[in-house]
Amino acid sequence: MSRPSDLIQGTLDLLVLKTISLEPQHGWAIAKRIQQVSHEVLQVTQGALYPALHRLEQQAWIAGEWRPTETGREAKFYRLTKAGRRQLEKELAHWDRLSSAVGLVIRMV
Amino acid sequence: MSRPSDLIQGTLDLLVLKTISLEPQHGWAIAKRIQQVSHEVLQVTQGALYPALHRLEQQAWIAGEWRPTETGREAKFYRLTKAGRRQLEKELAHWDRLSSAVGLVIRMV
DNA sequence: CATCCTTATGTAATTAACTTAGGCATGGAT
DNA sequence: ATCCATGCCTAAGTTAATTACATAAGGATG
Repeated sequence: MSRPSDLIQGTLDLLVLKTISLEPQHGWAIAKRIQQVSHEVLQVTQGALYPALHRLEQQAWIAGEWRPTETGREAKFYRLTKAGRRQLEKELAHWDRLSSAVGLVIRMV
Repeated sequence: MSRPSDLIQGTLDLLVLKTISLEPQHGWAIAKRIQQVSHEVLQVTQGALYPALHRLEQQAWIAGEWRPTETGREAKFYRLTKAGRRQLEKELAHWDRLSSAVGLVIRMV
C-alpha cells in the first residue's frame, strides 16, 4: 500500500491544532490521540508529525515546552497560542467549505 | 482569490473520474463542471487538470478521443474505462473513510 | 545484566500533487 | 483587425507527504 494514503494531504495541521486545542499534548500523544479518535483510520507517522509541529511552532500557532509526562519522562508539550486558535477556526471553516464542495461533486447525478 | 488552496490535495482524480462517469467530457468542460457544481468553491486550474488527465489515462482509468464539440471545435473527450469505474468506487470509499475520520477528530470534545 | 519493546524526538532523501506562469491555436464577436 | 473565450499543453518551483533511518530513556523478561 504505497499510495492509498493514511492522511488527506493538508489536513494534518488542522488535526494537530484541534487535538491540542482540547488540552496541551506532546507529539507522540497527539499522534496516538488522532489515531485512536479516528478508529485507526488516520495514521500519523513521525516523518509527517514532527515536521508539522515545527512548522506550526514557527508560525507561532503552537508553543512548545519541555516537561515530564505522567510516566516521568521528558517530552515536549505543545499548546495552542491565540493566533493558533484563530488559525484553527480558519482551517475548520476551510475544511468544511472544501469537503462540502467535494461532497456536492461526488454526489452529483 | 482563496489562496488556502482551491482543491483538497489528492481529490482531483476522484472529482474527474466522477465527472466523466456521468458522461464523457473534454478537459475544459470537466473543469467547468466541477467548478459549477461546487458553486465555484473548487477551482480546477489547467496546470492541475491536464497533468491529472494524462495521469489517469496512463493508468488506463480513462480513455481519450478527439472529436468535435457541439460548437464545432476539436477537443479531447474522455470516458471512464471499466478499470476506471472500479477505481472511482475505490476512491469514493477512500474519501468517505478518510473524510469521516477527519470529521471524528475535528468534532471531538 | 543483556536484550528487547515501548515511548519519545528527530532528520534526510525521495515522491506526488499541486501553484504559478507561461505558450499555442481556433472561432466568434466588436 | 483585434480581442476574448475556448481548448490543449508544459516547465519550474513549492510543499507536504512517504519511507527509512538515528538516537535515547525506561520497563520488562530471561
